[in-house]
Amino acid sequence: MSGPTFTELARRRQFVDCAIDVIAEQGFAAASLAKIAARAGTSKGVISYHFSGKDELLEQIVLDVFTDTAEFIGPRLAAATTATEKLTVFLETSLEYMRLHRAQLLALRQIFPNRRDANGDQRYDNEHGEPRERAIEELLREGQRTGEFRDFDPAVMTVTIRSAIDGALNQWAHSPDLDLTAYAGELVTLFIHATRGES
Amino acid sequence: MSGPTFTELARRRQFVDCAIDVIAEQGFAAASLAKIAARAGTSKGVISYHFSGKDELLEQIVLDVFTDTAEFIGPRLAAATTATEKLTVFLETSLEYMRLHRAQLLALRQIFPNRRDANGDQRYDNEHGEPRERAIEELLREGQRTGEFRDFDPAVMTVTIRSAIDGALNQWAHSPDLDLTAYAGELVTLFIHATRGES
Amino acid sequence: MSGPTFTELARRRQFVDCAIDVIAEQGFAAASLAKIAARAGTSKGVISYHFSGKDELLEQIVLDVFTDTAEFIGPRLAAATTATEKLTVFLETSLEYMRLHRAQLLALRQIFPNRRDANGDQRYDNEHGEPRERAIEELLREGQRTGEFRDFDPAVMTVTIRSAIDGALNQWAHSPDLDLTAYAGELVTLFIHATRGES
Amino acid sequence: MSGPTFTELARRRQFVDCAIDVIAEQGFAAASLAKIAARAGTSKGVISYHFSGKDELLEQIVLDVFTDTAEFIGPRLAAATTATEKLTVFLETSLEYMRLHRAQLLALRQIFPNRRDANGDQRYDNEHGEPRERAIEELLREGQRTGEFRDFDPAVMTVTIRSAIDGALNQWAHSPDLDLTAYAGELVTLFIHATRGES
DNA sequence: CATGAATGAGCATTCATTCAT
DNA sequence: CATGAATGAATGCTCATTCAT
Repeated sequence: MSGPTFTELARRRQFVDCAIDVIAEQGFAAASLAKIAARAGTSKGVISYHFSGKDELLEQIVLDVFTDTAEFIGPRLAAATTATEKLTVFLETSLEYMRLHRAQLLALRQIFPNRRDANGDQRYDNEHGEPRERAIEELLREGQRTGEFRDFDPAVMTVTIRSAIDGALNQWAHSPDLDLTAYAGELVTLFIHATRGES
Repeated sequence: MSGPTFTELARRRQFVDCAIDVIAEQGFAAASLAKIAARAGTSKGVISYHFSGKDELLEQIVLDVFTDTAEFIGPRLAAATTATEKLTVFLETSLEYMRLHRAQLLALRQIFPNRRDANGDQRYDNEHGEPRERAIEELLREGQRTGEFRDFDPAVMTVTIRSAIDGALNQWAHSPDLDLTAYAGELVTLFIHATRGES
Repeated sequence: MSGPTFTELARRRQFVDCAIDVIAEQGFAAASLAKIAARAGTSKGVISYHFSGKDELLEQIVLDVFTDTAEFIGPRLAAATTATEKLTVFLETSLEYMRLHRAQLLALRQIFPNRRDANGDQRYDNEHGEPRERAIEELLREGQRTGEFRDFDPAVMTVTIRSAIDGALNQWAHSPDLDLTAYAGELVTLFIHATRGES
Repeated sequence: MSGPTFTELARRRQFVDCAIDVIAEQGFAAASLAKIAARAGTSKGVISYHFSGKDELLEQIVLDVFTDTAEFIGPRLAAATTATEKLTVFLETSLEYMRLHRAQLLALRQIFPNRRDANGDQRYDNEHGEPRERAIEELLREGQRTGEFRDFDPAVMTVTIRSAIDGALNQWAHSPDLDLTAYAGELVTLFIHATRGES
């Protein structure tokens, strides 16, 4: 009908995956269109055909990974009832997703600090519209309403939880043998203590 | 006689400062030697005269900021007695330093994920030898010995504290009006809860 | 299907020819990619598109000239029967080829002493695998077997014959009016005397 | 008094020697003033003080080596009586000098094809004013006058003898174990045959 | 739809030379 | 006499983008 065909979408997805691999392995600066095309087994021109430019390709990477993350975490989070449970599930699921999608997250970690808009200003839009961020803040506020959590600033706690997960990624990035399940357990205990009411 | 002259050191420092400004403002990728030289009011060749190459300039940035950070935080940390006090001082001092050296920290945040060695592997060496990291882990272990802190994995807690500070920097980077003093207060409470024994 | 297309090869040949002209006229050091591209009527980037780098372009020059030389000299040499005849034909044909391909040989004369490998050591590999060298030594050994030639060291004689031709090129390089046919005649007499048995 | 002082001359000689070493070892293109100065243990500026520029330094190298060569070969040649003897002595002495001054000759071999005047034309002036060249041609003509030598073109023979010596240098350059004395013996026999009358 | 070819701006680096001290 | 500092032009190269086929 209208819009991109199924084939077209599959082709785009293929380039997104190749780009993710190259960025994860060789870094943002080294990820030229030539290398990405080579990994995909085609020539540079093809990428320009499917994407308006390198910017759109990068944008698509972010979008795809965000979508994928939300689809992975969303249902698991919905199954939890209390805020404490949700916090637990969120941390465990985040690190579980990380374990299953190493390249994707390594790539995002390279892309975020390097994306700039036309004016040269850093682009934070996507970072803060990302699914995780919103889900965390919501569950924190809910826990505060039910009295499970103490009276902290939800924005700070949200950023800190998100940063804690990024910290795990950083560690895992250069210590691939890191036990992410155990790491998740430590984070759960840490943030349950950090959020619990004074009693 | 011995080593570089005072003038030479001052000149290097000047280029380091210009490079920090350009990287903080325009990002790692856009920080060409030409732009850095332009900011310093000279030509590219002069940088090559004072540094063996761009790599050495970047290295010097990291070194200078680390040294500066250590000199700022070290004495304040030494003045604290209990582990809890030290943790408090560490977090407050870190964000205070951040407030006073915005460009430096924004620059480091750009440099770290983008530095690669000759093999294309990311360079983490400095990041983990950095003063903050070591100081945190030490005070955590001390708190566990004295019974002030509960029995968590010091490595995970260290990474999380460091990441929490990085998270503050990220927020502040695109919300320059953020109240870092209040933010520090929130982090202190957060991590005191996170580290405190169960009793 | 397999390998470079005909068009690609023709384009490479075109740049090789331009490079030969620039090197022959302006010397090795002055033969920058910019000048070579300008002579070809394009920009530097195009050369980088067709060759992996300046090194490969220089390599191709050597290869092309060697191939051309072999195709010129080979059949003429094969038509000769006795070793003396072959020596005669070799010298005459070499200077005849020189006369017809001035730029090529002037370029090679610039390239050889200036080519270095990555370690900074001079590259002799090609020079001694070159067609002329092998052909000479073979015919000299044949003449010694048949008794036409006396008992000299074939390696020294080979180098000397090759150097004699290089000497002719040197003379001709700055005296373009030099009569190369007469010169060839002198060289033939010279080396027939030099190689002839004592009797 | 007038002209350069003794100290001045010694200083120039020192830089000439360093330049010879660097050029011989690393090649013409890699022999920057910085490297030459580093080898001399001083800074680039000093060379500019003693020489009007890199050109004058290169000129001085050529001049010094030519002078040295002439002083070495001249007396030995004068001691020979017949033309044949002189030819023998010339070849033997040339290779003997080569053996004793490897760096000097390797340097000259790099300098000659790379020297250009302001117009970009190659400089042959020195090459053909060099002592060896003149000495050879003179002895060849003498041999023809006395009937020792046959009736060849002295110019061609001169160039060929000179080129034969250059060929020996080329061989020796990449085969440092080459027996130059034996090589000289071969050349002597070769050119005695080449020059001898028909009888 | 796809691509080989070309483009030109930008990059880090090297270098001979100049100059104030 | 000597030199550390600075200069700016030039070099090889990479890259995102464009375009004709």
